[in-house]
Amino acid sequence: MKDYKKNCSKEELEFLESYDPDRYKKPSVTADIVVFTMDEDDELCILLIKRGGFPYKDHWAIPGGFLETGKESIDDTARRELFEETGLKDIPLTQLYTFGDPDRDPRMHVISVVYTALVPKSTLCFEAGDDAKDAKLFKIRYDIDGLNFTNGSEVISKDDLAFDHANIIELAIKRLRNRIDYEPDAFSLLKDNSSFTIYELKLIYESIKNRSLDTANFRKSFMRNWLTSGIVKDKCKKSEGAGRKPAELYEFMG
Amino acid sequence: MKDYKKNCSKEELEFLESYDPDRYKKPSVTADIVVFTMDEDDELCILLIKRGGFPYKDHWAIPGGFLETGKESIDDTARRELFEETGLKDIPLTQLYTFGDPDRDPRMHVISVVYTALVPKSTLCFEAGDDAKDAKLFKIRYDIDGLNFTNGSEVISKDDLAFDHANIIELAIKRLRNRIDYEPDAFSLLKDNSSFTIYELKLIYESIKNRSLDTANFRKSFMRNWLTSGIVKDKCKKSEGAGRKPAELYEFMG
DNA sequence: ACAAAAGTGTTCTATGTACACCCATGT
DNA sequence: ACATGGGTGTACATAGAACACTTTTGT
Repeated sequence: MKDYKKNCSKEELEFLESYDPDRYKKPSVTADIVVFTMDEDDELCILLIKRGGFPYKDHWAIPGGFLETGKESIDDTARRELFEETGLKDIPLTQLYTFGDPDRDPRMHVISVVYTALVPKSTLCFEAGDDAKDAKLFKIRYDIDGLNFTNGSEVISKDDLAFDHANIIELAIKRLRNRIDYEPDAFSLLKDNSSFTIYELKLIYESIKNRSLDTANFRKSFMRNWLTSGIVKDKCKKSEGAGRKPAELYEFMG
Repeated sequence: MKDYKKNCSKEELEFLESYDPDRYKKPSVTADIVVFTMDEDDELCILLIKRGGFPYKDHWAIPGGFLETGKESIDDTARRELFEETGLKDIPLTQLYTFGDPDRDPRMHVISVVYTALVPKSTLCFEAGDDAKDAKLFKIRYDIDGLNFTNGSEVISKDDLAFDHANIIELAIKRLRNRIDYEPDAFSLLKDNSSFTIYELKLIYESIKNRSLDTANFRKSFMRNWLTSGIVKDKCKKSEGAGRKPAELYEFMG
């Protein structure tokens, strides 16, 4: 793809040279990221950033930022912004969906390519960015009005989020809930995926699915899906000093 | 979202008024569409358009075109372009993926939001657009070199396609193959989904999965998945004059 | 009679779900 | 002793794949 111009006719090179990239009015493009984590209470959390400037000043939003046109792919934009706003590096990102209504940003037409990241809480260290006042984790909760987010001190209704980020997050949760059944997503949320017990993994599944699961059945499907395929290995070691029967430890090989 | 400015402070209105939308260099954005059909031979086909201008002049590409910034959503771009290039209207489109490498188009950085459409062949009527010389259906085939496309007269290797369209199409086929198991996609490919036999439906599944299926098992899962849920209804009529035993006719209600 | 599709039945295995039960540990 | 998680086994319903077999049409 990079050396397309090497095999070009003179005529085509001339065309490319004289092509006006601004013949069409262009939209802005951003990459936004829905970052999921598990907190100390084993609840599914999302990372939100308080906007420091207009529009939606002081509203909470998911991290993201503008594409550096011509310099990086949107995948790279997502990686860069995630690092700039949260310090996270080398995190696998999954593309979720692209949102492109003309009025989703009051400034101008913005196309947002949205990604999902799954990270252990320990890797998070927040840094205030240039238009980010504050970054915090919020527990994902449901009540009569549907989705909302809580922090211990504050509760944020989905309607209080900036832009169309409530829709984005709802879609991300749905996708995560579906993916968890056939993709090894849950392992990325473990505190330490090189040494974990089945119970710890079950807590993640329960939090994402928002319902309790049967221990025996969970074990069986764990064995079938991950252990036999080699994605997870038995460490042949037992957990210690947890005030209960020592549990077998496993390691994620993905 | 539309009346965001009504609830704004004076300060914010001023900000929005004086905001320079061009503070960042912007990429171009297109919506491209992978159109699938079944042909007379019950083979899965894709719609390709021969490019009339540079770049990739005379190469085959999937239909698509630039977003009209500020005037339409990307979903609308996809619908509009599909209509302009193929005459198809009111076709449900499914967003597939967004491609955004900076060098996928030699002219400039282009972000392409790609959609998939499933249409019966009868609805297709080609019209030459402004940069579309020719539109044709190609059978999707596989050989030692992988994916290729054939037309009866010409055979096109995936490497002959314009831009990164080979990757796009490969992804679209994979997704279609997965979706067919749990989404009612196949019904959109029937010649007449208000009156079809189980056999006709089976041919579509076989073509997409690229392998033959067991009749008895296919019937059973058809009953379970679609008939009992009411997505498909038994017309209580039999097909006639087909040179074989008359078959029960069904109607898709989706 | 024959080809081709229409349609029924059985068997085996894998999976999902429900549930009863025992084991080991620290407090 | 007991709460908490660790771990095993049984039972039932359903889904998927393999396969054998009958029926109805036009040619």
